[in-house]
Amino acid sequence: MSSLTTAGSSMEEQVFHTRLSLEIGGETSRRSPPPQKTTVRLFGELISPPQDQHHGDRDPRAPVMVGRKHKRVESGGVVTAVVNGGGGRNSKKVRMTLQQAEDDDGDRRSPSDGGSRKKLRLTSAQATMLEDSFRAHNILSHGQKQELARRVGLSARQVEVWFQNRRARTKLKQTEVDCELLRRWCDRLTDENARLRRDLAELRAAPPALSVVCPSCCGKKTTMPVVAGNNVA
DNA sequence: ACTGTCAAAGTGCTCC
DNA sequence: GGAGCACTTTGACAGT
Repeated sequence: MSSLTTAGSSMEEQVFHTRLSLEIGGETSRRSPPPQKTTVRLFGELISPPQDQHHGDRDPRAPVMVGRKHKRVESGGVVTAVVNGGGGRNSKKVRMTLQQAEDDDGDRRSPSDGGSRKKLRLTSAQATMLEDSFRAHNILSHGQKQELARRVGLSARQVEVWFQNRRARTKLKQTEVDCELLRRWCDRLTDENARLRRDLAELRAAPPALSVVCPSCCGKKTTMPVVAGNNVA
């Protein structure tokens, strides 16, 4: 951030302005004023640590939540599901193949259709593959989506949703960075403004003008102000 | 047990 | 009509 200056336009500044204009004049302008999510703290402290590696630490065998079923991937592509809670009174264990589990995941389904919403938890391997793919291109063509879905072992819809959410996270993070940059920029301008006001006050408080000969005015006599302590010559 | 955070998924909108 | 986005809901999970 030290590269920010009040006079010039540093690289950082340019990037900032570019990104800000993208945010304001680009995508977001398609909608009415972007209501900030509570996680964006303008002029507040910066926020959440990077979320990118969140999935990376996840145990590949961690439960996969689908509706009210916890599914744990076992060896040989078999899934153990605990229906209706994590081993509670009404829970019952069900074994199914990974394919069955995926079929169970299905595509869009609304909570209104009886069953509760499903919650998939990606394995670290899946997350890594998606992350790698996102780094290559953050928007997928239909073919790329299908291919990636096949490789990762998810439905195309799930890959699509993951990319959508990932783009949203990237954008949110960038907004946070931009806000922080803007805050610092504002602080600097405030400081600069205070300094200029002090200078002005000093000039106004200076003693009456001193009569001197100004060389740039053909040697004519002129008046120049005397600034406290040092002459402006 | 409670709370906050994160991320998957649902919904509705706009744009092309 | 499909794709992407903003916004929202919801479940998992970690920290207290």
